[in-house]
Order: sequence, then C-alpha cells, then structure tokens
Amino acid sequence: MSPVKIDKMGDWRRTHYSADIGPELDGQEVLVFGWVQEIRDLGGLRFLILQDKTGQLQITIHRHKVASEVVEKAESLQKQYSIGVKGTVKKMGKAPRGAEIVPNEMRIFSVSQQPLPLDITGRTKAEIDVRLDARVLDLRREENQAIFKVQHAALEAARAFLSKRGYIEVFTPRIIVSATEGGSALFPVAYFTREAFLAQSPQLYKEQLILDFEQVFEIGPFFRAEESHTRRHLSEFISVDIEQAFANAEDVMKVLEELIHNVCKAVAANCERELELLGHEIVVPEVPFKRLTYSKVLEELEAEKVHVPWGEDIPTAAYRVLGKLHPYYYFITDWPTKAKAFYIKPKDDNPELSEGFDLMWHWIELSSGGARIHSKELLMKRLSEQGLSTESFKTHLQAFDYGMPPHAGWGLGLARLLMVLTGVKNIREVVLFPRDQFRLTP
RNA sequence: GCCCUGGUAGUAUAGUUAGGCCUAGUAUAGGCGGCUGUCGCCCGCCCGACCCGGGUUCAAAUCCCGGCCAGGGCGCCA
Repeated sequence: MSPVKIDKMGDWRRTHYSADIGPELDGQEVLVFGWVQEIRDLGGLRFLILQDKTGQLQITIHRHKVASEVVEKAESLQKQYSIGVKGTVKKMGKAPRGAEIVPNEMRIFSVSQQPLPLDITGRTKAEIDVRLDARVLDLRREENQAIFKVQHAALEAARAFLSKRGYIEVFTPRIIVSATEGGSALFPVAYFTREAFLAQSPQLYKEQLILDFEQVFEIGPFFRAEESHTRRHLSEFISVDIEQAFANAEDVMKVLEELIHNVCKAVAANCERELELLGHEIVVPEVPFKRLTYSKVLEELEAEKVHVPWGEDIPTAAYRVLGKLHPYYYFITDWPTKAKAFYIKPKDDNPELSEGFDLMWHWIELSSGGARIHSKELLMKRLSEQGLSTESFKTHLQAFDYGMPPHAGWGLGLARLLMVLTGVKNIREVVLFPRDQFRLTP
C-alpha cells in the first residue's frame, strides 16, 4: 500500500559518518547512512537533517538542480525513515557543520509510521512513561544517547582501573538456591523441578573467590523484589563489585575513591560532546574523600534538629539534611554492627561498631562495603544473631574451612553513579530498559 | 505496603477551585497547498481528545463513589 519504493542496500557502504563531514571535504563524493531527523521544506529548496550514531548532518536538495529521481525520493521522505545518500560535500558557511551534502543518488531502506508516538527532536517534551513505552524512539535524541555513551566511557575506565590494580573480572551465578542471604526480597524462578531465586548480589561468591584469586571484580545485573517507588530504585540494576584478600575497610575505600576519581577524569576528558549535550559539567573530585563516622553523622544531624537513635538506620529525610551539609562525595564509616549485614566485620576493639561503610553523594548512597568476617565461628554467630539459619549457608561456610584470609570489598550501583555523572535525576532515564515494580516492558 | 498528586487529540498543555458562556482553547506532530538558505523556518486550510463504570443534577471535562493507569514521597532496600 505504501507508495514509497523500498531500495536494497546492495553494494552501498558508508564512506563517512556525519561527524566526519566538514568544509575541508568540499567537492568530495561521500556515501552516508542514517535516519531522517527533520525536514525543512522551503519550496524550491529542501533541507534534510540526517542523524547517525555520531551526530547530525544536513542534506540540501535544490529542486531544480538535482536529478528528478532524487527530488522524487526526497519528497517522499518522512521523519525516521532510514536512508542512504550518495552525494557531494559542499562547503557552506550557512550549513550546521560548515558543510552540507548535495545528493546525487538516494536509497530508502525503511519507512516509519506517522505520526510518531513522541517528538524525536524533544521540542515537545514527553513524560517518562510515554518515553519508556517508545524507548528506542526516545533514544533517537542525542541527549539520551549521550547518557549511554557516558556509561560506556565510565565502564571502560572502571575496568581499566581495576585490571591495572590487579583485579580479575569474574562472573558469579544469577540463579541461586537460597533465599536466606537476608535483607531484601528475592524473585523466585522455576528451576526445573525446584524453586530457585535471582541473585540480589554476588556477595557470597565473590568472598569465596578471593580464596583463589585474591582480588576479583564483577560487573553485572542483580535483582531485588522490593516495592520501592522512588527515582533511585529499580528491581534490576547493574552493580560494580570488588572483593580483595588481605585488605581492610580503609584499603578498599581507597580503591573506591580512586576508581571514582579515575572514572570522573576519563568521562570529563572523553565525553566532552556528550556532557555538553546533557548540559552537565563534571568536576573531578579530589581524593581522599571526606570520612565521617556514623556517630559524627548523628551529632551533625542532632545539630540540625534531626534525631536518629543510635544504632538505627538513617532515614531518607535525615540523609537529605546530611546531603545539604556535605554536598559531594563522602564516606560514612564505623556503622553500628547491628545495622549492617551479617558478614560485615565488627571492630576488633569495639564489636558494637563495624568496619562497614557507605559511599554517599549528597544524600544518595552510591556504594556500600566493608571488611568481612573471615572467622567461621564468628560468621556463624552473626548469622544466628540475625535470625538466619547456618544450615542454608552450609556451602558458603565451607569456604571458611580452607584458610579464608582477612578480606574486604564493596558494591557500587552503576546507574546511581551514572546519575551523578550525567546530572539526570531519575534512575530510569539512565537505564535503557528499566525494570521496576510496575514496568516489565519494553 | 502506606500516603500525596494526577489522567483532556500522536505528544505537551488550557479549562476543573465557584457545573451551563466548551459546538472543549493553544502549541507541536500528522494531512493538503504555497514558499530557494532553513537550522524551534514561515504562511494558509484540514484532521484529531475529556481513562473506564456507576451516581447526583434540568444540565457533568468539571461534583460524588468504585475501578484501572501514571507520577512522586515514605517505608523497605546484600
């Protein structure tokens, strides 16, 4: 039914990306591929804005100066058609890149349904729900692509940093047998004839692995069945985790702050265009980051007339107050043992306090970690104290029979870090296809 | 799970407080026509919507009840 003739790609291959096109190529024949982003028709003159993964490019069609076949094709185009253009670069001060392409030949590979479910130029803003329903179209916007280019640069920097520091990248199971790690709720899965669960963290496995590799890291998705309804929680999220043998909390805090420092530096240096698109500036944080003890935090809150009973977790409202006092990266250390997970090591000189820490940015928790218990007896004691059965941790505890060394580690929420790096306020915008309590598609 | 706010064309909004003046306004997208230097092009014409169900009333987009959906906050969160 479509009157538009679909062409084959055939032997056409791209010679240039839009970012490569500039006045210095004046007169050169090029072949570009991409999607029609905008059309401005002035009558005898028609401008197409073509977008590819590197950016945008102007194609200019003079109705009376190019082949009628090209004119015909150009006039049948709609936003979001995917096309190829073979043409001549023309130096042109009035064009966006100082150059434009005058087409000699055009191929249309695919059409699009009109009207589109949202404005791909972003001028008419759409709500997050509408945007996520049409996510691949939403990602046509360069600002949105920029978020994921920043993510790529951040991951690249993080991997390079950890490798250089002697960590080996590992993969631990996503499908686990026990729902008894404690804390957050797990998603059950049908596993052949048994019930299994999606992993909420690599914690137990990465601890076991330091017995062999000493230093491991893992970057991967984890799952939590919490009914959290906020701009900073998802039920599926990517965690950057490390674990290290013969290390204490301070040792891995140093690794964490240096990693953040390096990631910020790399993103600031390599993502200039992306940050500009996002209208965001990265100030590379100086190390070391501030370290506040839990007790100090409570005192500071008290001075702001926010009372938190010692030993309790800090409520969100209190964190917001704290974030105003410390509007950057900082650690909270020396948490009460009872406020932390069973595997976090109590301090040798004061078991009420632990070697657990959180890395904060303003009021948001980016990472949490600590030194771990390496004594099997103590670990079993802590399990019972937290009401967990030692029986269901049997295979994990086994590792502690074979020379488990002192060790420490942390887990860092990638999306939360990305929110800081991009200035985006909703975690769902920094995840391609976010999963929360209510969203399971696309 | 609890609380708050909201649901009007493809998208974003006005109108809801004080029911009638709403035959539901505007922008953008879409369709048609015009226009040779646009870059949020411009100009003219056109298309297109009150979440669902029930109730109150002479009269409901507007008030009430129920449902569904969405946004946000809290709690929860190794």
